[in-house]
Amino acid sequence: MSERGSSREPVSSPESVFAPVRSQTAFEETVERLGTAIKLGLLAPGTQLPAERELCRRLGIARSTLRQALTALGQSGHVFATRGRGGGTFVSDPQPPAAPLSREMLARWHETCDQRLAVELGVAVLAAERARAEDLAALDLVYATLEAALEDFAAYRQADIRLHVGLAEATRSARLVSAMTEVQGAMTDLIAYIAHPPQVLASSNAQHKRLLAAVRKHDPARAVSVMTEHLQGTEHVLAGLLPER
Amino acid sequence: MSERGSSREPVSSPESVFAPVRSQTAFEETVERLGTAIKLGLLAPGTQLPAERELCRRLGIARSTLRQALTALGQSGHVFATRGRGGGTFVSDPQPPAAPLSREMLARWHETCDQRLAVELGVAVLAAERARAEDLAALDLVYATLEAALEDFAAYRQADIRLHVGLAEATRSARLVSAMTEVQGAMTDLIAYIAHPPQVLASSNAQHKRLLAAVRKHDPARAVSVMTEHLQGTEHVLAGLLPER
DNA sequence: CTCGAAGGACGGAAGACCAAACCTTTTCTC
DNA sequence: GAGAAAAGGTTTGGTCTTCCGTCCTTCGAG
Repeated sequence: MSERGSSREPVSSPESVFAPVRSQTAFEETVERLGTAIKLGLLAPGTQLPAERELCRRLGIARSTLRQALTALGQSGHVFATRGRGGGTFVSDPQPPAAPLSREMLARWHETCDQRLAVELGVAVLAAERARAEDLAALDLVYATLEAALEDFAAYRQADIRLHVGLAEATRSARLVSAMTEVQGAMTDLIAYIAHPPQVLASSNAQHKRLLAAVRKHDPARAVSVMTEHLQGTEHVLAGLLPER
Repeated sequence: MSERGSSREPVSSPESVFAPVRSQTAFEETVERLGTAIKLGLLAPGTQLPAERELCRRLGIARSTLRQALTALGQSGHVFATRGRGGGTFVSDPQPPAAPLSREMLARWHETCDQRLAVELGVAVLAAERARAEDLAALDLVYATLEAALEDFAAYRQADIRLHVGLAEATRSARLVSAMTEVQGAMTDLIAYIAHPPQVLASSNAQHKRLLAAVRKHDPARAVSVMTEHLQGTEHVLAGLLPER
């Protein structure tokens, strides 16, 4: 332990190595996954989930564990179930109001934004490199939805999520898609209660337009710069309304 | 389920929502955390780990669980323990040779690179925005180590990791630091067996120099472009040597 | 030579998860 | 209208992981 390089003191204090390790249970993870997908509109109200016996197979968990998760989502009003043939589990319509922010979320909102920055920038670069015509066509449709929803924040936000997740899917990287949904879920929790006047949405959407143009031209550098600007918008709004650090 | 927006078919097919959910156990997670830290050199050979009774407290797990993990790391030769007063658990020196790549890792190497791209770009931007003088001083030291290690790939790679993790620490985002260590661990597994002649390392290090310059000038855009170029280097090397998709 | 700090070992309790049944409700089909 | 089929609802028992507490063993410092 003596003959190695010059800087003996490592840059990284190994504090983060010994940080608490807490593994979510399968139950928690399932509630999180399905709940986030519902909150983000990936599973629209009225959608029928796969039958329990098939869903637990797909999720790789036992049916009893899945039922715990579905029961929890049912009690919070996100899904409901009907029995008998032709029955099933469905996403509730309307959805229950969002739960208030935990103070833990509030304390860590800055880190959430940092994480989002990383995911969104990576997605912007790779989508600009890899997007195909069919991806762009789908994204154009979502953009049109956004244009039409400038007056309705809830609808706008939902289409906004679809656009960003759609960009992630254009990268064809499953990990980036799941990272994007995760981080969008966290952002939604932060954004939910913040008023967004139509002009703010309009300027946000102008950035979407430029972003799609950059992706269409396969110009990663431009996509990054537009995306950076786009993210700073929401970050400044949050910085004004949430407690500092 | 009928009155909503125009594009009925969601961009995101909810396939990823129903993908398998596999939660690691506390034991597995601990082996992974400590093992990665050791392989990355964050815990240098000869380093003494905290005492078991304190470490399990810090990790938030039971001592018996921690001992399972330490036993596993001991059997693989990464750590060893001595008993009695003044004893403890130490990182082995020398470290055992790296285990061969699992075919699962090989199959997913492309996604690993995508994930790295996102983390590194996010870190580059935020480090350029937030790095302070003390961060830059520490990074300069690591850069000097790199310069001196152009002939020794193992030493170079270790300092390389220190540089990238150091950049992540300059962002002061704990999540980005852990994301960086995780992704560097995965990259190390991929890179381990690939020969890197000194001239490759020299050109890689020239990019490090430009990267640090961009960070020092607080120029996020420049940091992104240099980092992109830097990452493409390794990616091209891997693309030439690993099976496609 | 004794004390204390470290790793090492054991055993029970609690909980998460799984697997495989079986029950109840509803609807479709013949 | 009878029955089959498909869905959610229920029960049971078992396995594995984790936790907690207790005790043992070693060995350096004083």
